[in-house]
Amino acid sequence: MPLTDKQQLMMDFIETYTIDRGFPPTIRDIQEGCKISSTSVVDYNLRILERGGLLKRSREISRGIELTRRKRSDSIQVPVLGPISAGNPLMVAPIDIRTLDSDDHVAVPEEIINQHREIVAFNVKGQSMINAHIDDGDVVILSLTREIADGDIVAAWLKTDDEITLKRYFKEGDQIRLQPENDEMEPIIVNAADVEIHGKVVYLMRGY
DNA sequence: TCCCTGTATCGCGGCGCTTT
DNA sequence: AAAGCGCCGCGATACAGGGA
Repeated sequence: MPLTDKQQLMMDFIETYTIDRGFPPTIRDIQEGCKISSTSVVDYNLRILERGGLLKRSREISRGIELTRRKRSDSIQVPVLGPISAGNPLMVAPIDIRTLDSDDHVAVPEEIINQHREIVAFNVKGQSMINAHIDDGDVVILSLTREIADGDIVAAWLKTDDEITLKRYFKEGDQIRLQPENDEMEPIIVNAADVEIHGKVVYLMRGY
Protein backbone atom coordinates (compact mmCIF):
# COMPACT_ATOMS: atom_id res chain seq x y z
CA MET A 1 0.00 0.00 0.00
CA PRO A 2 1.27 3.54 -0.70
CA LEU A 3 2.05 5.46 2.47
CA THR A 4 1.76 9.16 3.03
CA ASP A 5 4.81 10.93 4.43
CA LYS A 6 3.15 11.00 7.84
CA GLN A 7 2.34 7.30 7.78
CA GLN A 8 5.90 6.45 6.76
CA LEU A 9 7.21 8.69 9.53
CA MET A 10 4.98 6.92 12.04
CA MET A 11 6.11 3.49 10.85
CA ASP A 12 9.76 4.52 11.16
CA PHE A 13 9.15 6.00 14.60
CA ILE A 14 7.33 2.90 15.89
CA GLU A 15 10.08 0.63 14.60
CA THR A 16 12.91 2.71 16.02
CA TYR A 17 11.16 3.22 19.34
CA THR A 18 10.43 -0.48 19.70
CA ILE A 19 14.01 -1.48 18.91
CA ASP A 20 15.55 1.14 21.18
CA ARG A 21 13.35 0.52 24.20
CA GLY A 22 12.13 -3.02 23.80
CA PHE A 23 8.45 -2.08 23.96
CA PRO A 24 6.15 -0.24 21.57
CA PRO A 25 5.19 3.43 21.92
CA THR A 26 1.87 4.85 23.09
CA ILE A 27 -0.29 6.96 20.82
CA ARG A 28 1.01 10.01 22.63
CA ASP A 29 4.60 8.88 22.19
CA ILE A 30 3.94 8.69 18.46
CA GLN A 31 2.20 12.05 18.52
CA GLU A 32 5.16 13.69 20.23
CA GLY A 33 7.83 11.80 18.32
CA CYS A 34 6.32 12.57 14.92
CA LYS A 35 5.42 16.16 15.82
CA ILE A 36 1.71 15.46 15.31
CA SER A 37 -0.61 17.86 17.06
CA SER A 38 -3.39 15.41 17.91
CA THR A 39 -3.86 11.88 19.13
CA SER A 40 -6.78 11.52 16.75
CA VAL A 41 -4.43 12.00 13.81
CA VAL A 42 -2.22 9.24 15.16
CA ASP A 43 -5.22 7.00 15.68
CA TYR A 44 -6.57 7.78 12.22
CA ASN A 45 -3.30 6.83 10.55
CA LEU A 46 -2.81 3.79 12.74
CA ARG A 47 -6.18 2.54 11.53
CA ILE A 48 -5.07 2.99 7.94
CA LEU A 49 -1.81 1.16 8.60
CA GLU A 50 -3.73 -1.58 10.39
CA ARG A 51 -6.14 -1.91 7.45
CA GLY A 52 -3.12 -2.19 5.18
CA GLY A 53 -1.76 -5.02 7.29
CA LEU A 54 1.39 -3.15 8.27
CA LEU A 55 0.69 -3.36 11.98
CA LYS A 56 -1.59 -4.95 14.53
CA ARG A 57 -3.21 -3.25 17.50
CA SER A 58 -4.39 -4.77 20.76
CA ARG A 59 -6.82 -2.09 21.88
CA GLU A 60 -7.54 -3.68 25.22
CA ILE A 61 -3.98 -3.11 26.39
CA SER A 62 -1.71 -0.13 26.58
CA ARG A 63 1.13 0.03 24.06
CA GLY A 64 -0.66 -2.63 22.02
CA ILE A 65 0.95 -1.71 18.71
CA GLU A 66 2.92 -4.36 16.88
CA LEU A 67 4.54 -4.07 13.47
CA THR A 68 3.69 -7.10 11.37
CA ARG A 69 6.93 -6.89 9.46
CA ARG A 70 10.16 -5.07 10.05
CA LYS A 71 11.89 -3.18 7.31
CA ARG A 72 15.38 -3.08 8.79
CA SER A 73 15.34 -5.64 11.54
CA ASP A 74 16.26 -9.13 10.38
CA SER A 75 17.39 -11.54 13.04
CA ILE A 76 20.60 -13.52 13.39
CA GLN A 77 21.02 -16.67 15.46
CA VAL A 78 23.38 -16.21 18.40
CA PRO A 79 24.62 -19.12 20.56
CA VAL A 80 23.37 -19.32 24.15
CA LEU A 81 26.38 -20.29 26.25
CA GLY A 82 24.65 -21.79 29.27
CA PRO A 83 23.68 -20.09 32.51
CA ILE A 84 25.25 -17.00 34.02
CA SER A 85 24.60 -16.20 37.64
CA ALA A 86 22.70 -13.11 38.71
CA GLY A 87 22.81 -14.26 42.30
CA ASN A 88 25.53 -16.15 44.07
CA PRO A 89 28.36 -16.77 41.62
CA LEU A 90 28.29 -20.11 39.82
CA MET A 91 31.21 -22.51 40.09
CA VAL A 92 32.71 -22.90 36.65
CA ALA A 93 35.82 -24.21 35.07
CA PRO A 94 38.20 -21.48 33.91
CA ILE A 95 36.86 -20.47 30.56
CA ASP A 96 37.52 -18.44 27.52
CA ILE A 97 34.08 -17.49 26.27
CA ARG A 98 35.29 -17.40 22.68
CA THR A 99 36.10 -21.08 22.81
CA LEU A 100 32.71 -22.21 24.05
CA ASP A 101 30.25 -23.84 21.70
CA SER A 102 26.54 -24.36 21.97
CA ASP A 103 23.65 -26.14 20.33
CA ASP A 104 21.19 -23.61 21.71
CA HIS A 105 20.59 -20.33 19.90
CA VAL A 106 18.42 -17.21 20.14
CA ALA A 107 17.41 -14.77 17.40
CA VAL A 108 18.94 -11.33 17.95
CA PRO A 109 18.03 -8.26 15.84
CA GLU A 110 20.62 -7.61 13.17
CA GLU A 111 21.21 -4.02 14.27
CA ILE A 112 22.41 -5.29 17.65
CA ILE A 113 24.87 -7.57 15.87
CA ASN A 114 26.06 -4.72 13.70
CA GLN A 115 26.78 -2.47 16.67
CA HIS A 116 29.16 -4.96 18.31
CA ARG A 117 32.05 -6.98 16.94
CA GLU A 118 31.47 -10.15 18.98
CA ILE A 119 28.40 -11.09 20.96
CA VAL A 120 27.13 -14.14 22.83
CA ALA A 121 24.04 -14.95 24.85
CA PHE A 122 23.64 -16.30 28.37
CA ASN A 123 20.68 -17.61 30.32
CA VAL A 124 20.32 -15.62 33.54
CA LYS A 125 20.03 -17.51 36.81
CA GLY A 126 19.03 -15.63 39.95
CA GLN A 127 17.63 -12.23 40.79
CA SER A 128 20.60 -10.15 41.92
CA MET A 129 20.03 -7.79 38.97
CA ILE A 130 16.28 -7.49 39.38
CA ASN A 131 16.41 -3.71 39.92
CA ALA A 132 18.06 -3.45 36.50
CA HIS A 133 15.06 -5.40 35.13
CA ILE A 134 17.16 -8.52 34.56
CA ASP A 135 15.28 -11.46 36.02
CA ASP A 136 15.77 -15.17 36.42
CA GLY A 137 15.16 -16.88 33.09
CA ASP A 138 16.00 -13.87 30.93
CA VAL A 139 18.58 -14.10 28.17
CA VAL A 140 21.24 -11.40 28.13
CA ILE A 141 23.32 -10.55 25.09
CA LEU A 142 26.95 -9.77 25.91
CA SER A 143 29.32 -7.77 23.79
CA LEU A 144 32.76 -9.34 24.16
CA THR A 145 34.51 -6.02 24.57
CA ARG A 146 37.30 -4.90 26.90
CA GLU A 147 35.94 -1.35 26.83
CA ILE A 148 34.15 -1.38 30.16
CA ALA A 149 32.99 1.76 31.97
CA ASP A 150 31.77 2.26 35.51
CA GLY A 151 28.12 1.33 35.72
CA ASP A 152 28.20 -1.22 32.91
CA ILE A 153 26.58 -4.58 33.63
CA VAL A 154 29.30 -7.14 33.02
CA ALA A 155 30.07 -10.85 33.06
CA ALA A 156 32.85 -11.07 35.62
CA TRP A 157 35.05 -14.12 36.10
CA LEU A 158 36.35 -14.33 39.68
CA LYS A 159 39.68 -16.03 39.11
CA THR A 160 40.37 -17.07 42.71
CA ASP A 161 37.05 -18.87 43.01
CA ASP A 162 36.57 -20.02 39.41
CA GLU A 163 33.19 -18.35 39.45
CA ILE A 164 31.39 -16.21 36.92
CA THR A 165 28.71 -13.70 37.78
CA LEU A 166 26.62 -10.92 36.27
CA LYS A 167 26.95 -7.64 38.14
CA ARG A 168 27.28 -3.88 37.68
CA TYR A 169 30.96 -2.87 37.36
CA PHE A 170 32.71 -0.13 39.31
CA LYS A 171 36.50 0.36 39.42
CA GLU A 172 37.66 1.70 42.77
CA GLY A 173 41.44 2.12 42.77
CA ASP A 174 43.08 -1.30 42.75
CA GLN A 175 39.77 -2.97 43.47
CA ILE A 176 36.66 -3.79 41.52
CA ARG A 177 33.23 -3.51 43.08
CA LEU A 178 30.70 -5.87 41.51
CA GLN A 179 27.43 -4.33 42.55
CA PRO A 180 24.20 -6.35 42.49
CA GLU A 181 20.98 -4.57 41.57
CA ASN A 182 19.08 -6.07 44.47
CA ASP A 183 18.57 -4.25 47.78
CA GLU A 184 18.94 -7.49 49.72
CA MET A 185 22.37 -8.40 48.33
CA GLU A 186 25.83 -7.10 49.16
CA PRO A 187 28.44 -6.04 46.60
CA ILE A 188 31.42 -8.24 45.78
CA ILE A 189 34.70 -6.36 46.17
CA VAL A 190 37.82 -7.99 44.70
CA ASN A 191 41.32 -7.02 43.65
CA ALA A 192 41.39 -5.93 40.04
CA ALA A 193 44.01 -8.62 39.34
CA ASP A 194 41.64 -11.32 40.58
CA VAL A 195 38.78 -10.55 38.24
CA GLU A 196 38.45 -10.75 34.49
CA ILE A 197 35.65 -8.98 32.66
CA HIS A 198 34.46 -11.03 29.71
CA GLY A 199 32.00 -8.53 28.29
CA LYS A 200 29.10 -6.27 29.01
CA VAL A 201 25.35 -6.58 28.60
CA VAL A 202 24.05 -4.80 25.51
CA TYR A 203 20.63 -6.39 25.04
CA LEU A 204 18.03 -8.22 27.06
CA MET A 205 15.54 -10.80 25.83
CA ARG A 206 12.59 -12.14 27.76
CA GLY A 207 9.94 -14.66 26.91
CA TYR A 208 6.51 -14.87 28.47
C1' DT B 1 -18.47 15.28 -0.80
C1' DC B 2 -14.70 13.00 0.89
C1' DC B 3 -10.35 12.80 3.02
C1' DC B 4 -7.52 14.42 6.38
C1' DT B 5 -6.42 17.03 10.49
C1' DG B 6 -7.11 19.43 14.98
C1' DT B 7 -9.46 20.49 19.54
C1' DA B 8 -11.55 19.03 23.39
C1' DT B 9 -13.25 15.76 26.37
C1' DC B 10 -14.59 11.34 28.45
C1' DG B 11 -13.89 6.89 30.73
C1' DC B 12 -10.84 3.37 32.36
C1' DG B 13 -7.16 1.57 34.91
C1' DG B 14 -2.81 1.85 37.39
C1' DC B 15 -0.30 3.89 40.95
C1' DG B 16 0.91 6.32 45.03
C1' DC B 17 -0.45 8.52 49.18
C1' DT B 18 -3.19 8.77 53.31
C1' DT B 19 -6.10 6.93 56.70
C1' DT B 20 -7.95 3.33 59.51
C1' DA C 1 -2.35 -4.76 55.64
C1' DA C 2 -6.40 -3.06 53.55
C1' DA C 3 -9.47 0.50 51.97
C1' DG C 4 -10.38 4.95 50.13
C1' DC C 5 -9.14 8.62 47.38
C1' DG C 6 -7.11 11.55 43.91
C1' DC C 7 -3.92 12.04 40.20
C1' DC C 8 -2.23 10.84 35.89
C1' DG C 9 -1.35 8.19 31.66
C1' DC C 10 -3.68 6.38 28.10
C1' DG C 11 -7.05 5.11 24.39
C1' DA C 12 -11.03 6.52 22.25
C1' DT C 13 -14.32 9.58 20.12
C1' DA C 14 -17.47 13.57 19.05
C1' DC C 15 -17.32 17.45 16.49
C1' DA C 16 -15.52 21.07 13.51
C1' DG C 17 -12.66 22.96 9.82
C1' DG C 18 -9.63 23.05 5.59
C1' DG C 19 -8.59 21.63 1.03
C1' DA C 20 -8.92 19.07 -3.29
